[in-house]
Order: sequence, then C-alpha cells, then structure tokens
Amino acid sequence: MSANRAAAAGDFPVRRAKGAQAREKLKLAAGRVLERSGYHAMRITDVTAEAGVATGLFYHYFSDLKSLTIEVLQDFIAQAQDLEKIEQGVARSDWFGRIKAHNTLVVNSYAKRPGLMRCLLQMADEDAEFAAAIRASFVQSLQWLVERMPRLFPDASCTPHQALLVVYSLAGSGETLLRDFFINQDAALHSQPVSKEELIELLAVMFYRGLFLQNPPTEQLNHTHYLVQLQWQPAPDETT
Amino acid sequence: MSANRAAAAGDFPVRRAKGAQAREKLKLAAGRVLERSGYHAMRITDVTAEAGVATGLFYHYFSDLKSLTIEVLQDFIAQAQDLEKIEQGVARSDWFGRIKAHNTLVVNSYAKRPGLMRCLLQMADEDAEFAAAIRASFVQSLQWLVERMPRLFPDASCTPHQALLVVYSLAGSGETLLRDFFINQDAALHSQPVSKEELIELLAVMFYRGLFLQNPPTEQLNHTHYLVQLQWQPAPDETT
DNA sequence: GTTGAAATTGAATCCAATTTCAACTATGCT
DNA sequence: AGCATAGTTGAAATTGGATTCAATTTCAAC
Repeated sequence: MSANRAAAAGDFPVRRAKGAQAREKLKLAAGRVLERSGYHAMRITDVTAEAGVATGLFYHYFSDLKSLTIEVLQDFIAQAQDLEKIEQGVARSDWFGRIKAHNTLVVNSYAKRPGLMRCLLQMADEDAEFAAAIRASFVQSLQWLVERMPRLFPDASCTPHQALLVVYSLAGSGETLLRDFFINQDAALHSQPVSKEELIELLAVMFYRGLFLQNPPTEQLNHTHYLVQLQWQPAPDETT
Repeated sequence: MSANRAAAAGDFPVRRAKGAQAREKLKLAAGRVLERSGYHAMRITDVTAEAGVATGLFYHYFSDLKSLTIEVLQDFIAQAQDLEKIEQGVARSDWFGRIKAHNTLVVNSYAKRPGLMRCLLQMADEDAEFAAAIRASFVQSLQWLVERMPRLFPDASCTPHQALLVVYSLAGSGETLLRDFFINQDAALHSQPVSKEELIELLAVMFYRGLFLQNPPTEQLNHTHYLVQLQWQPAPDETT
C-alpha cells in the first residue's frame, strides 16, 4: 500500500520519496472528497484543492478520477478487511458469535464511512470489473459458511450453488437496511434511536434464524430479546 | 399518465395532440435508452435520436435529463404496482402465498427490466427526494405486514419501529440478491441455472423462516424442498 | 386558402470540466 | 557548486455535451 516505487496502477513512475508522498496526499484528499461528495460529484479540482496542490499535478500520478477512486476504495476495503481478524476471538462453534463478528465489521464500515460505502455502490454501478471484484469478495466472505453447510446440515440435499443462494440472500438483508440507515439516513428507520450494537445484533439474529430456523441462545442477546418472541403461535390461520 | 394537457412536471405546455404524442414518444425512447445504457451514460442526443426527432425538441418538453428520467421511472413504478393487484387471488390467511405474491411482483420487474431497476438505484443515489419517495413506497409496501405483527405475535413486546427494522431486513434480502442476479448477472449466482419461480420461492421461504421461525407448508413448495432441511440438527456444537 | 399559434429543426453558441504543456522549483548526486 | 532529474505550477487549449434560437413546417380554425 505505502511507498512502493512504481505506481500501484499503470505507469506513473514515482521515483522519489516526495513523489510518493504527493501521490498519497492526493489519495487521502480524494478519500475525503469522496466521503463528503460521492463519486459522481467529485471533480479533479476538488481533489487537488483538497490536497493543496496544482491541478496539473493530478495527471502526474493518475490517469483519471475513476482509477484514483478505485485505488482509494480498494485501500478502504483492504483496511476494513484487515480488521477482519476480529473474528479471531470467537469460538469456532459459536455460530452466532461468528455471524455477529462478521456483521460488526460491516456495520462499522457503514457507520464510520457512509460516504465511502456509498461510493462502493456508485463505482460498482459504473465499472463492471470493479463490481465483479466486489461481489467476488462478498461471495468469498460467505464461503466459509457455504463450505460448512453440508456438515452443518447433513440431512439436507443442498448443492453448493443452492447454499450460495441461501447465504447470499441472508447476507444481503443487511446491505439494504444498512444502506438506507447509514447512507440515506432514512427517516422511518431513524424515527427511534437505534444503537450500532442493536443493529448488529438484529441482523445477526435474523441471519441466524433464517439459517438455523432457531433463535440464537438467549443469553447471547443484549438488545433484541423482543426478537425471540417472534414465532408462529398457534395454527397457521388468521383472518385479517 | 397519458394525454393530459399541461405537462406532467413543470410548465411545458402541450397544446395539441401532436405535442402530447411527441412528448410521449420522447419518454418511451428515454425508457429504452435507460434500459440499455443506464442513467449516467444517457445523453440528450441519445434520446432524441432514439425517438427520431431533432435535438432541440427535447427542450420543448423537458428541462433536463433528470426530470425526464424521473418521470419515466415513476411511470415504470406505477405500472409495476398496478399489477400489484396480483395479491388479490390469495387467501388473507395464506401468509406464504401473500409473501410469494409480493416477491413475484418484484422479481418480475427485475427479470423484465433489469436496466430500469438499475436506473432506480442510480436515480435514488443521485436525488435525495426521489430516494426518499422510493423508500417511502418500499416502507409502504411493508406496512401491511408491520401492522399485523402485533396480532400475529401477541406475546411479542415489539414496537412498531422494531417491527419495521425486522421486516425491512427481511425484505431487503431480496434486493441485493436480485440486483446481483439480474442487473449484474453475477457469474457465481448464474453458475447453475435458476428459474424465476425458484428464485421467488427461495426468497419467500427465507422471508417466511426469518419471520415465523418455521418453514412454510411443504405442500406449497415446488422448487425448494431442499430448504426445509436446513435446520439445526443436534446440539449447537461443531468444531471445524 | 389564409392566418397564426404550435411544433420542429439543426447549426451556432456556450460552458464546465478535463487535459496539456512550457516554465519553474526542489532535490539528490558527484 | 553545478548538473540532471523529479516534482510542481497554472494558465491556455481542448473537449464533450448542453443549451439556445432564428428559420421552417405543420396544423386547426375561420
């Protein structure tokens, strides 16, 4: 990530420390602009002004805004997944804990950098290759679960592909809610205060329920006891 | 929607039938361009060329691409929800059927007009007001369920807001999967053929499971019997 | 068929942003 | 200190597309 001679993408040689510094300065500036304005509204002069350098310098280090943005976002993702070591403190057998650890990571990203999370969506929409990479890493992050499903559910005749669909839908549920909660600050969702922890737990519980058809151990719940009461009561009949 | 004197949005008077026709022609053309190119890539000349009229005519009927696009998308949504009468053929007590009816609608939209569904996302990202409207209609479409939850789960001490979060997360699961399946044509998701019906059923089952903590009646399943076997087997312990 | 408003044309103009580049400054090396 | 190379500047040129508008055609009314 840091000062490696020869630019990250393409042929924009950086031969001195000062150059590498300037390049990094531009990336950081771009990160701030992206966070506050989003990709489509960002202009080259926004970045250079934010970095405090002349417009022309931009072209010394980057070919266009798109490639700069992709670099910034890749760094962002990498850093977010660096912390993915967070799961390493949870027992392997503690599925709810593992799911929650996973969610913690995602929710924290949304909470801390909603603007960049938005840019991820913008860029995924803009660039098919980037989108594919993002999805691949999403699928990758679900793979641990997909792989274990045959052992988890030995009676189930579920192909890997079917397992992927299931896990994809479960994991996806978070994305929409988090987008509308953090990025779009939806009024209905914010009509009552919701803590980050509650959100994490809620998503984890819903994931767990969908997957295991059970509630997670009650003693592991801190904010969402009300969820375990959602359960089909008598006979499946009702007349509104 | 059709030939009403006085343009839909703003002050672009249409005084003759021919004018209304031309305006509609532009909207239809825009719909086709949006479907194939998306909002950000669309140019005014794309629309006029597609409609077979001169560039200048655009400004007779619309102020800019954004307002035209919003009109087109609103028509699209309205039409999709017109068909929302589809639920009227399902018993009120048949929750699984109702969920499925709901999903059918959404999945059909994605399947038939992936490009326009993409534009919905693009425009929601672009314009806060439009985004709020979309979300409001999303929330609206979940309201029937939110409202019935107290009666469905009389033992649950679940506030309306909490109910919304739950239903939002359940409904959201579809969105991500459908986006990556239909809009982005994700390779992993398409590594095996999946029929529209299977997708609908899968999403409905997952929704049902998350909500009721039960599988839907097996006899109502046609494609996804494998799902009901996903259930926590012995003790919640595993050591991978 | 004449008239005037509405519809339509497309080339000319405008504009915001990107891109280039010749001049200038800073830095490392001997 | 002097030279060569890297880094930096900002104003000028270019670009891609939106926007305007005077001229032309169509149409309904009389």
